[in-house]
Order: sequence, then structure tokens, then C-alpha cells
Amino acid sequence: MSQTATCIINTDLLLAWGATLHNIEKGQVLFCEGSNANFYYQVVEGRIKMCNCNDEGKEFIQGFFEAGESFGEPPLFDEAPYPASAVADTDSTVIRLRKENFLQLLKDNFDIHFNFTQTLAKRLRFKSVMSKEISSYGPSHRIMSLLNEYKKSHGVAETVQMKIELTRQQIADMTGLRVETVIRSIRELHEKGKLKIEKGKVFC
Amino acid sequence: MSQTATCIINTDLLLAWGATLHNIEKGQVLFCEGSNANFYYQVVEGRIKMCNCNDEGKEFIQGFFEAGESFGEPPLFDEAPYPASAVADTDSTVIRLRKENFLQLLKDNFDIHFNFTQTLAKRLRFKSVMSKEISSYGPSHRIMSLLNEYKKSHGVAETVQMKIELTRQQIADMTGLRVETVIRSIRELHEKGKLKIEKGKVFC
DNA sequence: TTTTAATTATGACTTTAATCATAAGTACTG
DNA sequence: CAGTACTTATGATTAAAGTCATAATTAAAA
Repeated sequence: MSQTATCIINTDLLLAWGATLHNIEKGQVLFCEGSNANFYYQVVEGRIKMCNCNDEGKEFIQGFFEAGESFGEPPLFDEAPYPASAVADTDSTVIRLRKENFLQLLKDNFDIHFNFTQTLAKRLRFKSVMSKEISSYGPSHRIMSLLNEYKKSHGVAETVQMKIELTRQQIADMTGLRVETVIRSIRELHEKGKLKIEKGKVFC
Repeated sequence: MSQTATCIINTDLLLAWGATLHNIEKGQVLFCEGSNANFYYQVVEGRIKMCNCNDEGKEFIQGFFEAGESFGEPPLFDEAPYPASAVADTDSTVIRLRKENFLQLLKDNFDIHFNFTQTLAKRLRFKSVMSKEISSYGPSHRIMSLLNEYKKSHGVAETVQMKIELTRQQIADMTGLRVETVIRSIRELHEKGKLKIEKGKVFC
């Protein structure tokens, strides 16, 4: 189930460098927007949500991170506080390594450093695509674009159909729309044959 | 004028590695969205705009890059095409280095590699902030947030006032709004004393 | 300085997604 | 399998930004 093959950094290596494993329950907060970063984090099992909460309580989801993926890295490099909070979206296991050890690990190992740089580049690409979508297109287009990125990140070809493990609310929070708008747009996309709804679940 | 101190990679070093300088006129395109990347780019003088053009001709500006900053890097690391186009916003000089040489340069020099990783981290932070703003807040809030980021990227403290070298149209294209909306919002912010308009120019 | 181009300004109207309210469907729990 | 919680569904209304049209400033060029 968990795609250990695409781990950013091998779990055993992290453990050898002094990393520790942590089980966290759904809903538990790992770190908060505005606080300082002391650890490098990687998902071992489950799903972590990075999100912002605005003044009126509306949530914006920066992204989900699954097995093998790292998250919350920018503050390790620019000394500024976290731009978003990390919350367990399902019961999860994460591995974390002290910042100093992580930076030393990068220094000692070019391949890992380079692999990590590739990760940031990919993340940047995802952000570029989503911000373009959010600011230039209407609901349906945004949603389709998100679903395609979702598939891509799960290694599924655009031509192959997969079950999308996101609620309408989560899609809304990732695209800057309201639940009702997402529900209506997805219905419309279903009617136009651009995706399929089965027992409420989206297949795309 | 040009902040050579904060160069991602020293110009002389790049030249020693075989980089070449290029003068480009305002409006000239350096590379296009969807094409493949062969070079690492850095601004020597002037300003480069990274942007997307949607179906209806509406432009979305991913960001501006000024003296010392690099741009268009993600494709050098993930083999995918450019997510946006690069256009000279003013007459500019850029320095570019063949991809293979650039990657070798990173391999041979940890400090540069690390410095580069820091750059990507900062860029990612900017994108996180802007996408949160665009999807969660109204025009005035988005604009203020962009202007603050603009100041930060120019090394100006939030408390100090500076002239914003962006037209209303450019602000609109960076925040996903329309010119008229930006004009009206900036007027309103001016009336509320959150910024100042002098001969049409914004001071914040 | 005069002309021209680009940018900012403002009003009237329209569209679209947000909001509010309520109901139906699905899935988890004891 | 009944009951509860969550998610999806749908209609009616509202508000806010987009659109269109036109004018006034400001900056650049002749």
C-alpha cells in the first residue's frame, strides 16, 4: 500500500542518523503555522495535511503528504516560521530528524541532497500549477486540474481512471471554492462525462 | 542599484563554468510554457517576468525576478516542461549555463547547492503565502499581502514605506483579480490609510 | 511643447459563486 | 440493524467581483 520505493530519504538511514518514529492519531497537530521548525519530517504511514486557517475559520489546504513524502521543509532553510500547520488527516506514523542532523546529512550525501532538491522543485511546480488554476479559471477547470495533479502524484496516467480519496470539502479547501460549488461542479462534470460519481465517490 | 550581494551564484563563477551573458529587450521571450529546459538562468540586470497565459488571453504572473535571482529551475530537476513562460519585463541582461554544467557545479560545490536549495525553499514559501491569500481572502487583503511580500523580497522592513514598481495590471495578474478591481481596492486602501497613492504610484 | 500612448479612474450593469436552508444518501458504531 | 454522524445533494437568494464603456491622468516620444 505505502509507496516505500519513492521515499525521499530511506527510513533506515534516517534512523541511523538519530531520527525517531511517532504514531499520531487523526486530527492531531504536528506543528502550527507561525511556530519555528526544529525537525525534518517524513510520512511513514497515513496522510498528513498542511493547511492554513483564515480569520473567519475557512481552511485552505496547501497539500496532502503520503507515505515516503517529506513535508514542512522550507523553514529548515530560511529560518522563518512555518507558513502552514501540519495535521494528521488519518492515523499516521511519521519519522522526524533534528534539523542539525538533517542538514549534516545533506552535507555528507550529495545524492540525498540532490534528491531533496528535486522534491522541492516538484512541489514548486505543483504550487505554480495550482495558483495559476485558482486565479485564472472557473470551478470545473480548477477541480479537473487538481484531480489530474492528484493522479500524477500517485503515479497514475491521465488515461487511467482512479478513485479520488478526497471529500468535496477537501477539494473545496484546496481550490479555494465552497463545498456547494464543488458539489455542483462535480455533478456537472459527471453529466458531461469528464469524470464518474459512484456512491458519492469521485472516479477520474 | 542591482543587489549583486545576494546573487544566488556568483557571476564570475558561472562564467568560469562556461555560462554566457545575453542582453534581451523588453518584451522578448526567453522560454515558453510547455517547452523543455536546457539552461540554468540568472538575472544580471533588469527584470524577468514568469507568467502563464490562459485560454481567454488572461495572464497570470507567477513572479518577477530581479538582479541576482535565478528563475525557471524546476524543469532542470524533474525533466518535465516549463510550467510558465519567461519574458523580459524591462531591457535586461541574463546569464545562462548549460543544464549539465549547472548540475555538475552543484555536485562539486555543497555551499552553492545548499544556497540554491534555500532559494527554492523561499520561493515555495512565497507560493504558499500567495495561494493561501488568493483562495481565502478578498481583493484588499490579497493586494496588501502581495505588497508586503514585494517589500520583503526587496529587503525593506514592513514599517518602512517604499515605492511599489508594479502597475495595477501587474498586481491584478499576480493576485488573480481584474484591473478595475485592483484600482478600486487600492483607492479604498488609500482612503483607509493603509497605503499611499501619489501621482498614481503606490507607496506602501 | 505638443502629440501619442499607457495607465489610472469611475459609473452602470451583469454574471457567478457564496450564502443560507433543508433534505437525502452513505458509512460508521454499538 | 437501528441510530448517529458525516457527506453529498439541491433550491432560492444575495453579495461581490467581473464586464463594458468612457473619461481623466500621467508618462514617453516627437
